[in-house]
Amino acid sequence: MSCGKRLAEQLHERGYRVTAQRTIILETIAHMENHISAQQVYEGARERLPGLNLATVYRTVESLKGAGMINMLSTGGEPMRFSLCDPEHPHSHLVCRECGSIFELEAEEIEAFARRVEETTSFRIDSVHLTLEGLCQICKQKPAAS
Amino acid sequence: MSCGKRLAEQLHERGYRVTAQRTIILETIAHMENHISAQQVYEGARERLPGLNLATVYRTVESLKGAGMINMLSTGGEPMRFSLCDPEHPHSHLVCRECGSIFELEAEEIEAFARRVEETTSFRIDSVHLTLEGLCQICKQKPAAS
DNA sequence: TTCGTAGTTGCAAAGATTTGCATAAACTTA
DNA sequence: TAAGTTTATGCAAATCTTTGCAACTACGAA
Ligand SMILES: [Mn+2]
Ligand SMILES: [Mn+2]
Ligand SMILES: [Zn+2]
Ligand SMILES: [Zn+2]
Repeated sequence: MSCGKRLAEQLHERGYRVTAQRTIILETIAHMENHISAQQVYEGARERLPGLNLATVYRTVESLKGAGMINMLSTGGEPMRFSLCDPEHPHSHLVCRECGSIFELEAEEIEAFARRVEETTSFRIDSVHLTLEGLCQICKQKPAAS
Repeated sequence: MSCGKRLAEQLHERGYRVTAQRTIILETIAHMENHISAQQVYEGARERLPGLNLATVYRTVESLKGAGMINMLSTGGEPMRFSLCDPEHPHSHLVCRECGSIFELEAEEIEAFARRVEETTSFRIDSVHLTLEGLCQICKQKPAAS
């Protein structure tokens, strides 16, 4: 079965209607290597669906997030970006507040933490795709700017 | 020494210029019990500084964040909100994706995690004011919506 | 297959946040 | 205290994101 078809099926299984917009937006995000912005999703998807509207992209990524099929990444300042949620490679991100560089953090690093939070709070944590801010190895050696 | 004066002094110590806008915006945030939006900061601060511009509020909260004097809280959908960073009460937040309710998570819960991340990555994590999404105790019992 | 209904979309307008630029104010130095 | 230098502010415009509403479409029931 094709990649797009399998994704559409998952969408259906989770109770979401399968529309051309959702299918194509999902495939557009899936075929990108990195996290991409709404504008980039829009440009990519519009090639296959010319009438597509940017508002639909925003509403769709919201739905896809709800379906647990994509991750969102918001790095300070820059617009929100999206990526396919790959259960094979759960991870979070470290973003350097100085130079903007991004590092991945494997899921094991945060799993124990998430489980403990669930125990002590009876809150169910979403399969976490955290973004932690801070300073990378290089930037933390320089003096602070104002 | 007055609360506002002490805050202004801190700002100066950290290498930021002390302007009327920064001082009043900082006090406005400090005097609020909860996290408030840029619009609310603007309305509050403008009472004491009528010429204040909303763009200045945005630029100022960015600076105050850089100075480590305020926290930012972004709960899915709603606009960003701000609060005074109180070293006496470090915490993070759990936001329910269904009902929007917010719970606090004491700092001890995440300290060990942050330290471990710092060790394994040589990345310096900002004094963390994390926001974790998930389902609260009540909402996690109901079936999922689409 | 057809129909009815609830959920989606496009469009336009509103709301939220950022940015360029000229002016004004803060801090440094003399 | 009086420049001179650097940074912050106001304003307007740009960019990013959300929303109301009427038309459209997916999909379960008949
Ligand atoms: Mn990611
Ligand atoms: Mn808080
Ligand atoms: Zn860096
Ligand atoms: Zn809830």
